[in-house]
Amino acid sequence: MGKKQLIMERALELFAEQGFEPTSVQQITERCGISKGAFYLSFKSKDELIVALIDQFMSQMISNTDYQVTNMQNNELSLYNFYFTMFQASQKHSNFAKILMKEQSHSFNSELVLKFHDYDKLLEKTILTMTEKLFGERIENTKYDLVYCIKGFISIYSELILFNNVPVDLEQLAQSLVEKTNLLASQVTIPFVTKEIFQLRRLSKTEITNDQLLEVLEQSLNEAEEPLEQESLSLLKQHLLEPSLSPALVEGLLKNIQDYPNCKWIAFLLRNYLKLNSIK
Amino acid sequence: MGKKQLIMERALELFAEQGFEPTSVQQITERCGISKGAFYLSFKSKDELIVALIDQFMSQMISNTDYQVTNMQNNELSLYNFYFTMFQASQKHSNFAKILMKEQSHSFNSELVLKFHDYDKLLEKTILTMTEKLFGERIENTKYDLVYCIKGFISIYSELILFNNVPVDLEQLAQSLVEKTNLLASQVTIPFVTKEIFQLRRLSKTEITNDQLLEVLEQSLNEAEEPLEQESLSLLKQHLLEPSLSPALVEGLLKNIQDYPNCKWIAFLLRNYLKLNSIK
DNA sequence: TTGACAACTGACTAATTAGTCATTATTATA
DNA sequence: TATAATAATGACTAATTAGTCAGTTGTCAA
Repeated sequence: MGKKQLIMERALELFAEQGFEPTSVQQITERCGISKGAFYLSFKSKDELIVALIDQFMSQMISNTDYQVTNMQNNELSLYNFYFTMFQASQKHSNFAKILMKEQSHSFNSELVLKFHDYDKLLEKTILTMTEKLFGERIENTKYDLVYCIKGFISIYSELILFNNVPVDLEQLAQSLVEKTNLLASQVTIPFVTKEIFQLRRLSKTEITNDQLLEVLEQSLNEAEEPLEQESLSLLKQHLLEPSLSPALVEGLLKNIQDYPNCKWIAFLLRNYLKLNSIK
Repeated sequence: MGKKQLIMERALELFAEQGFEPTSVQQITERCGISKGAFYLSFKSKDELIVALIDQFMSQMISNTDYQVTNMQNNELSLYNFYFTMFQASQKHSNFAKILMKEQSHSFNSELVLKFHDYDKLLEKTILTMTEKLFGERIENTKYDLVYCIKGFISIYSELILFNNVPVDLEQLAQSLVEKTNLLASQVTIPFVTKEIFQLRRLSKTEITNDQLLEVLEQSLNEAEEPLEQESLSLLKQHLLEPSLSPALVEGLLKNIQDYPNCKWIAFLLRNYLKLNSIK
């Protein structure tokens, strides 16, 4: 295991126990059994480590969820699967999930807050898309409330699971939330969250630029090992520099890369970016 | 205004902006326009200030809510009033509410965590009492889930109100949540949060004692029917009173009982307890 | 065996923190 | 006004922090 990976894993444990601020670089290096200097060979600063951790987990989580929702068949299992994988992920990555719950609205580091907020918005958008797919126009007036209720369910039950050593039957949990969600979707009549409120939240939208996209793509390209992966990324890069491929070809290339762990994020970003720009 | 009050007000602002840890006593005294020494005339330590703030607001909030619930007439307005006053309070004391959301699961100060947890338990109990009053035995199986859903609603809509400068119609919000709550109360059939999970929550943070464990064991023993079940429980009881069995024997006994429905709980508790104590 | 290079170390700096205390200012009382 | 009591100050300590860097160790090719 590389030093960088070792540091990230041990730091994650400490952050989950204590939070970012109260965890010192000293503590991290002690738990790793390395010196302080060695830490700064892997990361420029403590903040860079934190950002790296957040990016690693959030991008994975968001892109997984989004892919799941995008390819969702509208059937009885869809919602169940959504909840199940959601809680399964937060159980699997419980250390990170704990940090999320603890630090998500902290403002001692404004770059961090923006990051959390951006990821939260992405998740919110994914949930909105899901509710639209599942329940369609029937819930036009109440869909934003439904999104918030789903977020509330996830938040409060995650807390229950993460912070209390309770033996958990995730299938039962998912089932019970599906029932609740369906009830609310089909019978709620009084809305509170309007489209305006919902959109106001996302005003500070930091739209991703072509250059930023290229940067992420370049990084994935460097990490790529398989020929198919490399070739697809390379073609997508050319398309990004000068659009030339038809939508179907692009979609095919995205499908090629999206199952490689280190390509999930760029696949998600590209899909969003290209969809957005084709609408313009 | 007394010094103590001044300090508490200004500190509250800073804590809401930055959190407890990153706010220094220096900053607080500067914003108050007093010296550092003066601070320590009013409070023995920074922690004492934090505890004072928490106690002041939480006790007020909890006792208000509890009074409201205790004197609740079971009518259509009860639930509405509950939600309305809840959000009204969090809007009025928005600084403190923000701190609550930010710090509630922080563990850098264990006294604080216990405090938050204690107050949270009190609120949970109040909400449980309310649901029992409002919906009675109809929701016996699902009432703990209802409590969690209500907590989820409060949490996620509070966040929306507090952290996004959104103009809010509290009456509309309360109405919409009343509708949702009534729907869930009357039609949900699949429970997730069992009585056991609900009660475990109250044990986990503060370590379970030998006596509490014996109590639960005794209860399972009374309900036991099979000889194997009875004998195993009985042996485990003796081991609990005076440790004498080797780990392998204990594990075997636990395996004996863990599949009887009414022993699952005590098996889980015992395993946790014994593992914890053997590590020491 | 030697030399070159990268990986690593931990004592160090400079900044910040909570909390202290000798000193000074203010106020109340006689 | 004089004295005592109280309130307030801010320079100070001791501890902790993130981050640095001169020096040590390990590795591998010639």
